[in-house]
Amino acid sequence: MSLEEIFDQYLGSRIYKAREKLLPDYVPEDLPHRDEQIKRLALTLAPALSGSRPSNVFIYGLTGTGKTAVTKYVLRRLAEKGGGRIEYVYINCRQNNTSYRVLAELGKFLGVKIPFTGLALGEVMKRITQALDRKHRILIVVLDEVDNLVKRNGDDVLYYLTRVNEQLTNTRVSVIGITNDLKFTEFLDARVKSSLGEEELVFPPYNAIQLEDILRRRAKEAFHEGVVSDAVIKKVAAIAARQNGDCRLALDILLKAADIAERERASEVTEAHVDKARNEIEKNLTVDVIKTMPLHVKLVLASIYLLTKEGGAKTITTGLIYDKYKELVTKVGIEPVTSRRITDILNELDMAGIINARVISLGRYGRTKVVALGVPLKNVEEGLLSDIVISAVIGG
DNA sequence: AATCCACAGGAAGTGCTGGGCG
DNA sequence: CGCCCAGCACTTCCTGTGGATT
Repeated sequence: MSLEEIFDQYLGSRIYKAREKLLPDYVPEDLPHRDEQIKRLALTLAPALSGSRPSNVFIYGLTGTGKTAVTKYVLRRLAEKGGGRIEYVYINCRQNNTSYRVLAELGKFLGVKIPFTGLALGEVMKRITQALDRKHRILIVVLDEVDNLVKRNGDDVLYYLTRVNEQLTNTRVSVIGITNDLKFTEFLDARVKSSLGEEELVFPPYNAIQLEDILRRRAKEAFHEGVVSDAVIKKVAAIAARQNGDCRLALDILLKAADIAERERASEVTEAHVDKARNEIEKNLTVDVIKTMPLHVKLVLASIYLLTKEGGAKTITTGLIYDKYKELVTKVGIEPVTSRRITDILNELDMAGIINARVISLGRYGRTKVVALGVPLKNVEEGLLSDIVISAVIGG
């Protein structure tokens, strides 16, 4: 296929009318089945319009339940109404996963020059405080996926943001914390918990019927007529409904399926395309995660991979993994890390969803972790083989 | 009922990187 | 220049523990 042909195919797409409407950062004109949440968030934030500081808000909900979309949607409208007196910053704490980086993002928004390393945290806070007070306004700081930040770095940034108002005369700061960890507040200092939890908002998962409705609306905007059948919509919705009603996933699958259909020059998206899309998404997710892991983590994963492949019915435990790992390390010709570190690495892999690990007691025979791969062996293999060092030791 | 294995996992610290500041 | 800062990957040293076996 020549470049010309590839581009022409997209120009005259038989599938898409507007592909961008399926992309994750697209916020639609209306958000169905989230009326209650929109209303409550709007009510909470509305005092900003009369110049008083709105309550801090805590938003809970699993991934893909519309937390981010609703928040952006409401804030955008609020800022428009506010005519420059109300502003908001959106900071994702997964991408900016340290206290320093979050503050640096905030600084960037305020136009303060903050180097990406080197300064003491207290110094950064001081500069931000000064910059905040330069203007007369209400600033709403949105911290998305804030649990990522707090679990790794503690709640010093939250503590700072909820108390900075005491030092300000012109600006008022409100915080909206978004999290998909429902037990998240356990990690918080009591003072932060009470001031941040002034208002709480829960986003329930979408059910299959709601997902279908959302998909239908979105499909109407994104696709030509007759390209996506109702059966396909139903299938995608059912898959996503099983995954905690994750709407982001639903849209992602639909997009991928349509891309595949386009690539195959099909005239419609079929259920087979959906299956392929689901596999591809799953695979890409794990392969990408594995590719970016540090060497020793990869080696530990490679050990688990080998044990799974050759080990038969035996259960895989920490001790077994450590032995295999040391074997691999010798082949590569580097020094092994301690078993203490292996414990942490196994937890990291568990958190990433690559493996399933749980502690069990074998009575007399000790207490250990039983580990199994949480994703298809094939996907792990593909991820590992992309590393030259690893592929050398597991290849033959 | 007591024992004791094979680890789990907390606390504190090290050495390195990549940057401040005065 | 010397000293300070945060973050990461890792070590050292350590205490804790579920439950099959004695």
